[in-house]
Amino acid sequence: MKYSSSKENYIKAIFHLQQEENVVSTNGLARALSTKPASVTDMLKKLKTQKLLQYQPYKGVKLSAEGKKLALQIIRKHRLWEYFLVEKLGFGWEEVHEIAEELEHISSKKLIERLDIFLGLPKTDPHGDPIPDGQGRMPLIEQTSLLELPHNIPAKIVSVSNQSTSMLELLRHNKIGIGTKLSIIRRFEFDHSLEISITGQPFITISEQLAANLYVSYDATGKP
Amino acid sequence: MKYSSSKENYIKAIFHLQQEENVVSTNGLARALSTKPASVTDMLKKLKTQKLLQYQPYKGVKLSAEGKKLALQIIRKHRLWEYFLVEKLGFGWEEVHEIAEELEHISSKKLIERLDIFLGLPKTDPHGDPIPDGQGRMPLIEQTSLLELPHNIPAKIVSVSNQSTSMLELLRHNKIGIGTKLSIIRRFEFDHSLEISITGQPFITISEQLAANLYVSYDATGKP
DNA sequence: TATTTTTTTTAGATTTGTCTAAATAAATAT
DNA sequence: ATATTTATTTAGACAAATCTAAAAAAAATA
Ligand SMILES: [Mn+2]
Ligand SMILES: [Mn+2]
Ligand SMILES: [Mn+2]
Ligand SMILES: [Mn+2]
Repeated sequence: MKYSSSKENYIKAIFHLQQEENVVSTNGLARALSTKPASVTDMLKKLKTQKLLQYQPYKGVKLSAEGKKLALQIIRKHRLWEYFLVEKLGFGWEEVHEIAEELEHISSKKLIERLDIFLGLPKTDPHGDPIPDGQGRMPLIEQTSLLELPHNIPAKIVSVSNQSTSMLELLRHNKIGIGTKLSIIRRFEFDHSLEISITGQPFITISEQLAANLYVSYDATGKP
Repeated sequence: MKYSSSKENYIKAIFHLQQEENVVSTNGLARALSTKPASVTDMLKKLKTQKLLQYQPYKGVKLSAEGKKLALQIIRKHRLWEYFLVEKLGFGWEEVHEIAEELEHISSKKLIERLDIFLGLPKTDPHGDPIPDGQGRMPLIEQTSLLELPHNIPAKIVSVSNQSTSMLELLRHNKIGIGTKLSIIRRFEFDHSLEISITGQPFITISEQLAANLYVSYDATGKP
């Protein structure tokens, strides 16, 4: 079955919102898609007849098994294209989301399988997010919030949960990216900001808000 | 300015049809786009208000300077993606047109410039067609006699030197014309006849005399 | 030239995806 | 429990791109 870009965007947005709250609201979806609640209701009815989701008026929406499968295919395409753009074409990791938003709707199945091989079967995209395999299986990546990282323990950034342009701009300014190695020097009581040390650079201080969106992996016994 | 995929397909089709006959007919366009003449008339009116073409009812259509520029941008994208698919992802040259038909509508200008550089600024696509540069200039492709075409190199008939009735009759019988895409499978020593493969048709054998009158273009840029 | 055929346009519908404004249901507060 | 606020759906409209059937113009033929 082939679906319009618009429908695919809905399915993907529902999938992501479902990670937070088990059932997705009309307003939440409208916000995520920058559209109006009335439009969402219209579309949900169409997607329901196509059996991509379960929907009862006023009761919210949940993806069906088929809907989840479709969502994972789109996410796979999105993340593989992002990887291509950064690793092969030299884009910055903050520029690629918008372009991948279009590329993810290219329909050829064979294209994406060959792209995957060409890229060397990457496990994560440039933002550290896992790339589902051809069967829609997501590799598990253990990660903890930077807020929970103990002091003076070397750690490595593995993902960034907020991928807004403004956030990515701030990260770039602070020279923080996926794979950046750092440790926490101290925490300030007043505003909970963190002084951190990035390998080979002077100490900087980042806000609690920023730290909350950074996820790291580390070795509890001392090595990242 | 950004245009829908549908509009871009119209502009591209008009551009190609214009190569043959200076003014393009509603029916011809409908045939090329696998749509109905009534739909073409509707669209031509819209494209006219956008100043992409000159159109007077019953008088056919011609691209404006702006329309031509747009067409060349789309053709550039189409051919660069085809090159990518064949050279980087290992697709066969007969599989890529359909996929490029979608990829050509991805809007990022920066993407296509970086792709061009990544591919090594290729001059022709896998079918031997020239790739317009960023300013919409088409590189001149040297044309050679079919006799001089190396084996297994995709090429396109660009001219026919003998235009006698008998010659054209033979060409029609063999379904060969301007624009026909082919490659040489083998050359027979005995009479120097050529076995050739025409896209989408069974192999045929043609005489040396016929081949001597067919001129082709192909990508001569150093590839094996 | 008159007639017939072909080409093109117009009229009126349809589908998809969106919107605003109004109605209704659900949740919250008094 | 009633009133108010918030969330959601419905009603009706619109733009884009398409279609079929009918009308009109242009071209070809007799
Ligand atoms: Mn998208
Ligand atoms: Mn990403
Ligand atoms: Mn296309
Ligand atoms: Mn081509």
